[in-house]
Amino acid sequence: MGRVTIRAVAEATGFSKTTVSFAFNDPNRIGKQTREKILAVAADLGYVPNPGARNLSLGRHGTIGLLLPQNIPRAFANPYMSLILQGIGQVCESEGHTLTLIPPIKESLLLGVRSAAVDGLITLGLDPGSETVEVIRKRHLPFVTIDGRSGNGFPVVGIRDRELAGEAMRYVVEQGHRRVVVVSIIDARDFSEGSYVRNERLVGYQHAFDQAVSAGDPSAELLHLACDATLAGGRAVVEQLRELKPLPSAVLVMSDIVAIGIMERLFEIGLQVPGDISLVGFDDIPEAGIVRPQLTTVSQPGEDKGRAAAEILMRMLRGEHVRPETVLHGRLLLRGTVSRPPAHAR
Amino acid sequence: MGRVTIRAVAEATGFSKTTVSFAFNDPNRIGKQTREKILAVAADLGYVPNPGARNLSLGRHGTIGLLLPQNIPRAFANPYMSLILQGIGQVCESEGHTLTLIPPIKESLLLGVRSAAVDGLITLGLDPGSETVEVIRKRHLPFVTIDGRSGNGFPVVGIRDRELAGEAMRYVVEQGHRRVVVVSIIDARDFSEGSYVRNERLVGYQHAFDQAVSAGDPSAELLHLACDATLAGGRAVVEQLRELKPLPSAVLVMSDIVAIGIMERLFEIGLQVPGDISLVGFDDIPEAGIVRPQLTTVSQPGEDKGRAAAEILMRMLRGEHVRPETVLHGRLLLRGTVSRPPAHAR
DNA sequence: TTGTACGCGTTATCAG
DNA sequence: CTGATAACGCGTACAA
Repeated sequence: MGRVTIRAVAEATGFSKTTVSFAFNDPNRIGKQTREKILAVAADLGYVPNPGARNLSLGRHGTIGLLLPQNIPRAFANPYMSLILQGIGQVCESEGHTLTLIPPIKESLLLGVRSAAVDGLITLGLDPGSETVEVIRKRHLPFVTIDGRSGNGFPVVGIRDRELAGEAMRYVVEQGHRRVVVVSIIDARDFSEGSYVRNERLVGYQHAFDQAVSAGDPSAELLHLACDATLAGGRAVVEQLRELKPLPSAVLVMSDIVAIGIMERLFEIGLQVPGDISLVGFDDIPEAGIVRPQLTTVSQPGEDKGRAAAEILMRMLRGEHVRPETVLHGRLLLRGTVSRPPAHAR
Repeated sequence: MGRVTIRAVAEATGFSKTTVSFAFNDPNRIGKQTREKILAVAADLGYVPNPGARNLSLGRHGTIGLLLPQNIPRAFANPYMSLILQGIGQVCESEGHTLTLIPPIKESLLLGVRSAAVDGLITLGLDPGSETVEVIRKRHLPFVTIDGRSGNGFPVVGIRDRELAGEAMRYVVEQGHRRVVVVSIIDARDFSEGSYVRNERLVGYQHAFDQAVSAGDPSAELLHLACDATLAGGRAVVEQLRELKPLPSAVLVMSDIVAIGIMERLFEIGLQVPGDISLVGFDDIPEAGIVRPQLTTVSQPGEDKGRAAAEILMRMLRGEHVRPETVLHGRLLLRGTVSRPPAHAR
């Protein structure tokens, strides 16, 4: 037995498709007798409207898309993504929408954007000039960018990455650290577009370091490493860290999950945090509060970001006007992974 | 300027809609000249096929649905859900599918299932007899259940919850614990269907306790508490725990994230783990390995569960035969949160 | 090699 | 006031 279509119900009742549709969607437009008969027969046959056809007809899908810069396993290996998801989910809940995760297909965002049946998109760090944005435009899809550069006329949601990175760096230098490593996160290969936030933070770190360290201090050095935004990535980067001679006394990381991986691995090889190496993360994921010592980090509101983006998107779907830029509040959260450098490093 | 439809391209080129469609989807069926002209004009107009219409016509959506028993924020407050998601995501990646998260709408799963434009569903702990399953059937949607009871003819993926819970309990009793608390997790209000796994584990705990404790031991007692499957839920349940006199010496928890919340809070009120209270979790999320002491837990393969479910679903979509039941491997993972009971509790 | 017609559900518009 | 016709968007079996 195949699917029961509206046509089958129409034939079984003797009414037209229109009338059957009205029985469900605009009950007052038909007679009571008619409606009841149709509903009874429909229930009897087990009629469920084909959602695809329904969506096509209505011109809406009841779902919004989250365009991921990486595949799902990699993206969600970072708990910070889960926070953003939770924020978006709050709005989905209240608006009765589902959420479609759109990973790159064959390493390309384009296919997903072309073929996703969604009412709008939330993107992560999408560059205004990319071809992907071009397609989104052609499809007349409203979209919001989280952590991306503004300037394409579509709204962005973010924090002051540059300033916050600078704040973290100033704090570390003030504690006496002069040999500092920044660990940034590797963007997906196909996603050169995703580097805006990383660049902002790098500039912030570098600038603050240059400002805070006395000019010409020969011992001062700012180094740069990168790894995947995962626990394993953090653990792996320690192998590069320990190669550095002399060992840096402070490490600033662009992602908490990486910082935690680093801390784990440092413990394993017998180094203390913050005794031997001070550590500053970025994000303030829940995990940063459950490790010991608790992670000093740049706290940014992941859930709020997601919620703000989703709310803006919903407003766009209703045709309301939205602010082009939403800057949320972040702050340096002092906890237990930064101390003065060890004696030999001063 | 409105959307560019296939019709617009047909009119602009002078060919029919069919021919335009062939230019994209079956290039060899039309002349080279024709194709090139059509492609040029289409590119010029900025034609992007309407995905909704395309999906309707093809009878497939290129997305699978994950039916969540709770709203997105609550579901993903537990990192274990993220593991399942990552497993599913691996398959989405390789099959070029997107993933639609379907939370309950107005506390009801039914609406989501009726209106989701998906090729198939993965459900979490859905009861075979529920009305939701009825609708899934009517829609002829293939689906797979993770952590649910088998018996509706649709495949299930799970572990031996009962046996594993029993194993954890036996271990704890063997360590000398006689006053034990089980902390289970509260199902979503509207999702009475979700309790299968919880019941299985409860039976396993209880049975093993009864077997392992000498009959008639008056000091032996197994108590039962419940909370949300979140860090906050774990922290909150400690307030109930500390009311118990005498204090239990061991707590078995159905979720790692809850166990970690409990451990956090116990530390705050000055109790040691495992010195004062031994703790066993369930799941083996990454966080269980980063807390100190590391959490003793029942390890179950969340990623594998997600991947297995998604692979089975893909096979169903291809019309291939699938095994009705997939039982994955779990094991008791001994780490640092269980010791012998403190002297006063022996 | 190209075009006609159909299927899905909704709704503007028209007929009774 | 009640109910029906036709169009929307796309892909494709079938006809020409």
